[in-house]
Amino acid sequence: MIEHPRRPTLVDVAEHAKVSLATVDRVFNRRPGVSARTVERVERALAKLGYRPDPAAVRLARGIHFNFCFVLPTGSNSFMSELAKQVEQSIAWLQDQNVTGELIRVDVFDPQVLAEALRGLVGRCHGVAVVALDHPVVRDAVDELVRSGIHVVTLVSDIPGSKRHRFIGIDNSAAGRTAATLMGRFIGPRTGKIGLIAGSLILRDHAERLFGFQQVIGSEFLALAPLPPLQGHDSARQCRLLAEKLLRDHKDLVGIYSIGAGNRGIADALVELGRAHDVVFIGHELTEFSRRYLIQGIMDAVINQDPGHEARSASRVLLAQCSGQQMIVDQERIRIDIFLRDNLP
Amino acid sequence: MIEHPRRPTLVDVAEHAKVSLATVDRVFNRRPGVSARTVERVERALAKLGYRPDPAAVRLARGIHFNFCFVLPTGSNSFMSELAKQVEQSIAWLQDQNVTGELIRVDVFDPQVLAEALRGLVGRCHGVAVVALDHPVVRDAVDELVRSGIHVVTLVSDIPGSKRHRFIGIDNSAAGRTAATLMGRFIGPRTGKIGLIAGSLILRDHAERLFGFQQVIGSEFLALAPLPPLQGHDSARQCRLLAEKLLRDHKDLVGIYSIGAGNRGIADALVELGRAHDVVFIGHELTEFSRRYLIQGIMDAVINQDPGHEARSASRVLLAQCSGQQMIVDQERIRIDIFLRDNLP
DNA sequence: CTGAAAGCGCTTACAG
DNA sequence: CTGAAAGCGCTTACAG
Repeated sequence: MIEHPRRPTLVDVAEHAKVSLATVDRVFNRRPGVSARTVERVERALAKLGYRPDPAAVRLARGIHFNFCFVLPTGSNSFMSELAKQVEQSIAWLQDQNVTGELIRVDVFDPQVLAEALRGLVGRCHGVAVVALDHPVVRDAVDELVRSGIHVVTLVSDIPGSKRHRFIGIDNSAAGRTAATLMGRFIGPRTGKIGLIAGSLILRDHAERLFGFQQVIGSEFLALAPLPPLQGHDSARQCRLLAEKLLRDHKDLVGIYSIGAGNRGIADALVELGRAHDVVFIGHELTEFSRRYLIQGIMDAVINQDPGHEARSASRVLLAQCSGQQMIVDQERIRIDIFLRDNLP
Repeated sequence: MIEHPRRPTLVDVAEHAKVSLATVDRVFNRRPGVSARTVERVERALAKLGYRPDPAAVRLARGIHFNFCFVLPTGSNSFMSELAKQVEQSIAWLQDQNVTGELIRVDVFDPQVLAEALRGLVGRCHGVAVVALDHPVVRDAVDELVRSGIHVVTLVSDIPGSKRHRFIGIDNSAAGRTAATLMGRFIGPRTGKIGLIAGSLILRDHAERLFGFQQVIGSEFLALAPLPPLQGHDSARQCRLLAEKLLRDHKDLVGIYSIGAGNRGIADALVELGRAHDVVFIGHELTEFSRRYLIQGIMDAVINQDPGHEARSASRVLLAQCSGQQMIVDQERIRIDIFLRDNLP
């Protein structure tokens, strides 16, 4: 095997600059107490040799250890369960980087409870990833965490006005627009009504999807008339009742956009009333159910955010933040996935 | 900050088992020369304390260093340029993991040249990622690399019959099926012909996309008639001429599927002949051009594989292979992305 | 302002 | 078969 040139170490730089290891370390890490002359000499050597520190050695020597908390909603729609599972896997990976991780589940629909839980984290960890609720009380709690020196990222659902360092999730109005374009083009030249079933319009992500959807339908598919949005509270049972009513009340219903969870109820209603194949049904999040509906042709498209990617991204971003490294921006951008029957993973 | 329990080190295990560090190391790493009694005692301690090695310390102590080669085609369609750029970035990341990386560009369309280049790598590196050409001569070269102990992954374009350890890329027949479903549904109830322009059907990925596309059109969109596939050699100029001829010869052309590169030529032809908005145009790879065509409504959908993801994945997979670690399977699955105007990154 | 030395968690010759 | 010691590349008190 051909020998490749060894990368320069601090020792190499020290020899080159004719100073001690400690001094090179001081200069490289911008610690005080070095004469201007020495600083200059060392910096020249650093540049000349193209020194780059070995991150593993740095971590080891510094004895760095962090603790991260992942705050997820209680309750168990398929998406959140999958996210929790992926967070657990990320925590295992983090252990190898010498960071402990903890998964906490909180009733995220109750702002007070969520805020209280967040406040309880002060002094208990270095980084927090939270599936947030955009409410003043929660925003305050997030800001308090940040002020106390904790690195905070919002996960899946953002609080744009807060001091959180980063949002890890998708642009939900773009996701809504994407759903609308697919809906409009799949329906084609037909005319008719579109049913809209959200979980709760108090949730920022649902509201944004709705907004994006209506924007595109309203400007580009004028033959389609969206009905007023219904709220099924991410419950399959409630969604089923709503979908049944939609189908019965509107004989000219040509599409259903499911903005939140509860796709199962909608699929059941479509099948039961024999409308599975003439109503275009688009929803969010790839789960074992939506996957099956795509294959069966009950759903026509699924807009997805990858929970594995989101969990890993949260971990990487917090780690980069806490250890002052920079992240690979491209890698941390969460895609708005479109899945058809044909490109399922 | 609350103290979190320190993870156990080898020293902890040694104390617990009342043996030396070296012995614990021998047992943990299954090195020979330890009595059965001692092995058992140490293993109990290992298990009791739940010992997991610190990968950074291991790497440092072992003085591990690898060299990887990335073999990409010469020539410069936008996708390959972007892939090259992303590979360069991966190489920078690899440096921090103490691996040197080298980007080599070879005329990948010439099997002999590519095979020769690959053979030249024996003894010069520990891992190879290659944009492959499915040809017996190349397969042989890949197999020879593998036999010589080098870890090989194919990138973007696979050689299924070879001994390569892994393929990092998309399922191209699924990508073709995805294009077909979008084409069929976007065209809707209209009837007509579909133009097919590939780069070269000698390329496995192009052939597979074509196959998948025809499969779906032939079974589900019987009102659409795909024309015989044309070969534009990934050249914008040639593709433009082919597209112009298609549009002139077939007044009932309702769609164009661009299987390879050269979208620019097709877009120009569509615009020039005033057919940009009634012909459904679907192609591959998100570039500065295809992105613009989506926004302008000239292209209707772009099927994409993320070159950044592919470059990083190749690096991670090779590193895991070479250092005997296991990879995160989910993370290394390359998605078949669908981009519309609305979900562009 | 500068340097010698110990230490982070693991591995590797070398002795015994 | 087992252990003491040096070393990987860096950081951190501690002396001077």
